[in-house]
Amino acid sequence: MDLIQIMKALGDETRLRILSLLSKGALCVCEIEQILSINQSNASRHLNKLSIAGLIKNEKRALYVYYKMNDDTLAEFPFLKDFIFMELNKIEKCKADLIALEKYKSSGISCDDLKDAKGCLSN
Amino acid sequence: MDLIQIMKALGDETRLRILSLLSKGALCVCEIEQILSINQSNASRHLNKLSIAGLIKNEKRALYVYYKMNDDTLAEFPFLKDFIFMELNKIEKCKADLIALEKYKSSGISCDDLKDAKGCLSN
DNA sequence: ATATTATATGAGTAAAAGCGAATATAGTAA
DNA sequence: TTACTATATTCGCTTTTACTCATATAATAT
Repeated sequence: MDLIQIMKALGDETRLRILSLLSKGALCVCEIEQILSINQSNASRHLNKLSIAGLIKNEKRALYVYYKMNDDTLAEFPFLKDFIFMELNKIEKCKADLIALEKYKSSGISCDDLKDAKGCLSN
Repeated sequence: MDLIQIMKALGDETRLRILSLLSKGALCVCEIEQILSINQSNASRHLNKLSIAGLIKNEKRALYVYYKMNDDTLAEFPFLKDFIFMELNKIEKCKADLIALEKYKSSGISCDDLKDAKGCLSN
């Protein structure tokens, strides 16, 4: 993996917010959209950049694509583990996102009914 | 220090090359220019971005401004130490730069005569 | 088969970042 | 003082990046 590309991928606030969420476990695109309040196309593009850099992987299940951290890359560059798991969640914006993530998880809402529950997570 | 700004500052190849040099010790602007073969205005701008992010500090001595790592920030974010001192110098471009740095150091040339020795370091 | 849905991608636009040349600034040296 | 030098900054330009809207794709469901 190209470290320069990795660092470029990490040089964007939205992508850092996505990684912060994924540090807590796999999520599908529609979940990331809702939790971060970004639009679908945007989410998809940022996820693609993170994938190209090798930071995340994805797996398609039915209609949904689940993204998660790429452990191989984390193993190759130990500082990334430290950064993503120890530092990222100290950033204020990421803290707020993680609260929204918890709210989503504890709500029992699944991907399938997310479209009907729009807005319930923002704030 | 704002971690998002730090990561943005790290998302640029030229700035990574500069940090790679500074990981070996303080250098003044004219030395960085010569070793990396970038122009003066460019060097100054990138150094400014790294400074604003808190990654480096500078000290003026006579006409020269010497830049060096900011140890406070490295202490605040330990992953940065690992990244800068362990990973950066594995990047091919940085390896080449570090060879040019060694060549410069062992040449005995100082800042004062750099302008007369232009080009001697490139390649 | 058709309809629906989640995701990816294309096209156009806007914003940001990087660069080179020229100029400004601040310090040194004579 | 004046001349010189290293660095910072401004300007105009180019390239890159991020964003939105619309469309395409692929899978599911009926």
